[in-house]
Amino acid sequence: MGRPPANRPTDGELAILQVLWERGPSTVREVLEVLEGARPTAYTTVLKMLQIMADKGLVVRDESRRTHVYRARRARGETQALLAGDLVDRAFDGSAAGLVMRALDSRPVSGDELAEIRRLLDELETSGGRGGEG
Amino acid sequence: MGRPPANRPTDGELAILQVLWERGPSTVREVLEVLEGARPTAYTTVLKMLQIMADKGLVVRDESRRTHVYRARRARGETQALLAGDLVDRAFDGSAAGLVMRALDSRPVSGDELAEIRRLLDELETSGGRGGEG
DNA sequence: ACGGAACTACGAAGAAATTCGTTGATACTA
DNA sequence: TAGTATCAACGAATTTCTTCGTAGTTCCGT
Repeated sequence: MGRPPANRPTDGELAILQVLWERGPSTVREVLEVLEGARPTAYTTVLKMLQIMADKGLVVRDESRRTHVYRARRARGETQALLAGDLVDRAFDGSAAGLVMRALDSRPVSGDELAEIRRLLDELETSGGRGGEG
Repeated sequence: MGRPPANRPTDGELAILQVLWERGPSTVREVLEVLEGARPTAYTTVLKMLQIMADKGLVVRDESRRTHVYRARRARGETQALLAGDLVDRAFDGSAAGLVMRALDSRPVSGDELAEIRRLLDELETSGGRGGEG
């Protein structure tokens, strides 16, 4: 009767994944040290979260040495695409363009980045335009 | 010791907000009828959620008549911008362009929509380019 | 070998989210 | 007016998420 588990990482899990993507495979202590920069945290809190994340399959644990090493199972880009698509479904009625426009509206974007987005748009249009442009 | 409350609507809350944005101010039963289309739900579940959402300020309740009427307090676009910005911060290191590119990558976008995005990019570049394009 | 440091495992505790039954009040209908 | 339907309020039950203390094990230095 409780909450249905969302199939996307929670805020806390995402914060840990960010560390793993940034640093590469890391120990509990290494993750802890990064997280401490933002907020005081107990060692066992990070440990517990990583254990749960391993159960969920969000991270892979290497137990070959006493001090276990965790790594993100999915690449950063893959998870980002999952989160973006999830948000598109939940809040934008399935319209990726809607999310794009809100994102551009809600944060400043540098000229370089705008140019990069244009390049991606060009690619999408030349490489077979997957949408119904008729 | 539990979870720090995220300041964004939960999945369930967002589903209800979608109904309110779509239909305009609605009663519990009207929201229920829409939600039933997706999944069997008890009347009191929707009632309880709307009460909690009213406490949180996500919706406003009109009690002038016996059958209360709820409306979303924030416009759809405002909430969408909040969610997009939130995701940018949590998963894209603050880069809105990063989210934009993943969104474009993760869902098909029609040619019309691509054109619309281009127009928005044009606007952003002409109207002062808020980013550091130096 | 002994003592401390570091590590994992386990479980508890509390907050938030979700679901729904029950209750009591109000409105409608025959 | 009596009975039924509809509604809001309340609280209970359950799950997930988060946090951390305690216990037990392993490693290292002396």
